[in-house]
Amino acid sequence: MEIQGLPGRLLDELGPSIASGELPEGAVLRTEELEERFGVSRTVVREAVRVLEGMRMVASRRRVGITVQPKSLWDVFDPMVIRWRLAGSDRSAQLRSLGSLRMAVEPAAAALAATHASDDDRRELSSLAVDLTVTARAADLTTFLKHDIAFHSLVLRASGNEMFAHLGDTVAAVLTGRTEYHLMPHQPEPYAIRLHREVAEAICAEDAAHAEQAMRTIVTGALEELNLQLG
Amino acid sequence: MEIQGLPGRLLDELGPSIASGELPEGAVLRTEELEERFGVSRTVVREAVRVLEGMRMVASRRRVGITVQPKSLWDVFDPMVIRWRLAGSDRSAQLRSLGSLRMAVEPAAAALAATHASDDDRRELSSLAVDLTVTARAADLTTFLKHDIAFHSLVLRASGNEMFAHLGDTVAAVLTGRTEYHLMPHQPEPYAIRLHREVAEAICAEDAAHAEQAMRTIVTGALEELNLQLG
DNA sequence: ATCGCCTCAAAGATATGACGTATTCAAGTG
DNA sequence: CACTTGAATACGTCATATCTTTGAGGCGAT
Repeated sequence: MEIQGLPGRLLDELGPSIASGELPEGAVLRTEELEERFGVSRTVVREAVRVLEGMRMVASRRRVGITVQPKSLWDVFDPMVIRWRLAGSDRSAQLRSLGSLRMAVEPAAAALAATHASDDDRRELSSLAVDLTVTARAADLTTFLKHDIAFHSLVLRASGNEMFAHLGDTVAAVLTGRTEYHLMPHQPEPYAIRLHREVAEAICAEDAAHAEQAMRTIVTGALEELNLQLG
Repeated sequence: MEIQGLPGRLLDELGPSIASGELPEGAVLRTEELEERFGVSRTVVREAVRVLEGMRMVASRRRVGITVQPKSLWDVFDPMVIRWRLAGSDRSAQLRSLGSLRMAVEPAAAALAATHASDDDRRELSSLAVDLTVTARAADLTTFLKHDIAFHSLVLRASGNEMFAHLGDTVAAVLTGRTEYHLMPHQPEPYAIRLHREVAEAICAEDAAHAEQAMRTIVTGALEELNLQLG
């Protein structure tokens, strides 16, 4: 998934440093400095910097160096950027943004899934809804998380829209982060579980409006819960 | 905006080739071959390839070469990828995906803008609505496009959500593509113009529900028009 | 004949030194 | 004071050498 080799390791250092604000906007790095600091060659530094440049997190200019770009320019949809921000200091801002995005996208995806899902998708969705119910009752948060991710990813994928489908990983990151940082109730709410079942049933019944509505209730609830926890 | 220098030129060749399917999934390139083909050094090839790897369009493995990855892995939200696909052979698939995305995001953004927009935003929005009305009547498609882009970008930005704000460029690409490839009526429909004014007024009046509804009508119409034109 | 191990070579990964080039800053000039 | 000019600087590109990983074919044992 990640970028491999030494440039990858450099990225794993630089990316989080920038995302967390440790290297603020306007900070300047020099190639040579990075070579020494990480004990690697120019080749490696340049390749890592190019990738960061591709994400618009830095810009490299002659006679100046490598400068950190304002956050407003970053490719905020890049999975790496999202992961770095979730791990760092503006985790809550990132979670809020993602919450709004989910509110926009997931209901639409559910509606599309109701008309576009394959038979296999529908079967798996029903099965996942059952799994969710069981693991929620057992208060097994880890397994619950796994099934929750699978459920939401599947709905996004079943929508038949490639862009929605790609948000599966992003939603997975949100759900994982929410669980890791204890931003959700310790026991999944029975009401939320019922809504998941409703989404699955509506999609199986090709009832787009109902699927959309139930999904909207789920993500609205999640966003409210988040705002509650974050103040 | 783009990546500069020789690696940038390489990207402008390779990216579109891959996006258009000229280099299909599984196709293999070798570093040396690219060096010769483009008359550049290893350094340049490697940096360009790294960027493509960051977009997950290719993967580089020892003893094998640089292989084109399946489309399902690409970072479909990357602005470069979107531009390449819009310019190439699966323009219509890309426009459809983006259409659904707009349907999900823009109404939500309009609703948020109604409560989050600054006074400056509201003023500019009203002004843009007037501009749209005027240029639509004059059937000046180029200027109309410019204002249309400004309008939608502003709503997305005024939502206060950074992720929505970033979709401004994407929407701009859609609108531009739609005009360039004659996928819209030659004279903007008066009804659509009225809806834009309604969005502006609702946002100014902090009427989230109305703003959302009017925006939904706009993008629904755009998507229907698109499906009509593309069959 | 099949399986497993070993060796070799192919291709990327990294390191390094040299040179090119744009850009900034400041000294010098009118 | 404005403008020109030149030198210093840090990235950009090239060429070359060496290292590392890994796929494929060969070889032997079962």
